[in-house]
Amino acid sequence: MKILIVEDEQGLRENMLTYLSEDNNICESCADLATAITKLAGYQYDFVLLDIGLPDGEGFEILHYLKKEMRNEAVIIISARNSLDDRIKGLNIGADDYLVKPFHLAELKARIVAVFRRKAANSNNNLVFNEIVINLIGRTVFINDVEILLTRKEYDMLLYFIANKGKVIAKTALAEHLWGDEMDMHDNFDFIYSHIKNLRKKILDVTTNDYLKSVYGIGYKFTDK
Amino acid sequence: MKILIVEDEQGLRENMLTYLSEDNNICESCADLATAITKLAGYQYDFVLLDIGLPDGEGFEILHYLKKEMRNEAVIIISARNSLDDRIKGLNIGADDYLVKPFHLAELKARIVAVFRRKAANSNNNLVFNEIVINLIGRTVFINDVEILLTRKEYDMLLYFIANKGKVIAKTALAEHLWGDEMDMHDNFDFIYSHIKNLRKKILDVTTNDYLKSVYGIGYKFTDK
DNA sequence: TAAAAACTGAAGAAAAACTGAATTAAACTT
DNA sequence: AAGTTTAATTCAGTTTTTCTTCAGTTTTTA
Repeated sequence: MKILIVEDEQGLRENMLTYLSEDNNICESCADLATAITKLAGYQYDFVLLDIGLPDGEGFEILHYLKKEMRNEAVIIISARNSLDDRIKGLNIGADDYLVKPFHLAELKARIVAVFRRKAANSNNNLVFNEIVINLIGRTVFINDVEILLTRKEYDMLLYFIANKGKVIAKTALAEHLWGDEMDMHDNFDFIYSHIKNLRKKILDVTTNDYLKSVYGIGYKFTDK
Repeated sequence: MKILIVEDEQGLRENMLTYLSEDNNICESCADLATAITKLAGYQYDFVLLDIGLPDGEGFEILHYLKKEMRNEAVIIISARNSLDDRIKGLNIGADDYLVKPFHLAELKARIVAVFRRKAANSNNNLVFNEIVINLIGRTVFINDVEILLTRKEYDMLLYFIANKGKVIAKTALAEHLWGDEMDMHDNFDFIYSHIKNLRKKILDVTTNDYLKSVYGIGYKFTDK
């Protein structure tokens, strides 16, 4: 995991860095708000360990920043203050846990694991439609418990269809989704036809359900009705 | 710490006892299986240093005993150089590390500290995936009871794959994990290909299982399916 | 039933992945 | 510190996989 440690006490900071790095985490650290924001702006971390009392401001600002940017780093607040107010404030702004100094590094580690588990458990990794199960993490597709192997375009297509199940998807919209808007295809949908054909074949190899319907003149509709 | 030394070579046993006692450890020692079991039944230790070849049986029996009783003593196996199988077997049964004779007492001490740290952090010292056993402290990898020697990058890669088994790992993510974010590789994945090739070869030299799958256009997936 | 749209299989083009060997860099030795 | 060994990276050529194009066919609808 990629962890950012924001802590101004040098000794503690270095201890955390060393200790967590031993666990195959990639750790970075800094001692103030400004550097932390710079680092966060430049990179996506998994975890932020955040001291509240920093030389150039309160760690809460980082929580606000992360919230505003809709980032999903997990945050554990580390604070010398055990005041209930701080705790509530931090958790309200979006921290995942709160640790009061002094603490054992082993406990920090345990908290990190716990928070990470919780995060992972709460995010739904499967997209299900009838007998079709798409595992987003494994990037696998199972139909009737049989895995079907899809190319990138086919996979993206299926995902898009299932995310919009029951809706009519215009070929232009599909093209835009798969290739971005830089693709000019003036009247030529041959490549869509081609990928649709291949996707259909792979689906029909393992089910009799004809999910992928054509809508003449417009596009496609993914439905079981 | 309370340490039990199980070793039948008198000289080595006494050396360990003396050396480790200097560090404020409370040490006891014995030379055979039966005495060891008696001692363990009567007292809770922190550490067991375990020779495998004992006059009245194999040290493995102690590992089984500890496992059955759900004890949580940390165990470091001390084995003779030629018994490679013993080492792997030990790690599988639940030893936390192993040490090959002859060794420096300083190294033994270092291993004890390392094992203890990780135990305190409530983490397992071995990562096991099917016939693959990784000992995180010794940084060693065994597949089908054969040790495979990996370079740093290969080891880090394998660890990352196994920690994320079943998930698709994007090449970009892999690069970030191995080199941090300071690495800019705009379109050039040559070094990844290179390391992947070498890692694959080493794995396939000792197993027929093709664990490391390519996911065209994205990256890799480590899986046994 | 004619025109437009959609489909198909196959082939060519392009992209991505792989490989062995050469080069460069890093890590040990003495 | 120089030399040796080992590992990491780069490179150029090859193979594999996917994407796109094309020409001919079928389906749809007006």
